[in-house]
Amino acid sequence: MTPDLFGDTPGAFAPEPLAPGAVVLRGYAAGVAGALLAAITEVAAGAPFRQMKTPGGYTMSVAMTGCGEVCWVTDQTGYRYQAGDPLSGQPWPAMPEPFLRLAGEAAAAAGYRDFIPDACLINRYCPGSRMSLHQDRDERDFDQPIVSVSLGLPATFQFGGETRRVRPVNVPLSHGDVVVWGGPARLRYHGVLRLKQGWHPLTGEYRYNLTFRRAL
DNA sequence: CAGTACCG
DNA sequence: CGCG
Repeated sequence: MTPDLFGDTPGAFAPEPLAPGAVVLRGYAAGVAGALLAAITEVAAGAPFRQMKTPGGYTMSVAMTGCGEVCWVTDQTGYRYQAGDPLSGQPWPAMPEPFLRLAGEAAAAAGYRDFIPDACLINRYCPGSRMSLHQDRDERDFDQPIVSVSLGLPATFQFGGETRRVRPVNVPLSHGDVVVWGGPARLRYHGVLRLKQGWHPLTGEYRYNLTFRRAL
């Protein structure tokens, strides 16, 4: 069944179990992808995509920007949530309304009520970009879930365990898919395999990922 | 180790 | 040489 995103009635939607506390909502955001992509363009006009450096000194293959009260950043100093864009010193663009609504509804569909993200990290993948296995652990409250939205080119998401020793499960993700993890799955390692070349009618050669978090 | 390099 |  189709989710009634931004409508008046909460539509039924079948979450696909991934692990205890984690679900995939296939195609959940497809109907609002146009609005989400327009909002990404608007955010990027104020806070351009940039490739950040890890504490190890390497440049990430994924280009990032973000919006909300704070956004995740990395540099040679380390990882952190920051209220201002390091490039401009200005506050991050405000969280677009379609972002807030999608994140809240997807979290609810996954069983996490009253999710109000204060940070959205926007990742742009080009062919060859990847995100190695990591934990989201720079947030203050691990009771709040993570909501991850895929737009554009398909990719393979890896979902591992709480340690690196657990062999990750490969999850193919397409345009509009949403992954939500929290509770017992909140600190599980995850990543994205190297993006294959391709073309999507709405995003061209790119894949975008929106990651919603409650950071503060 | 939110990294690359290397190897099977 | 590409993939994992």
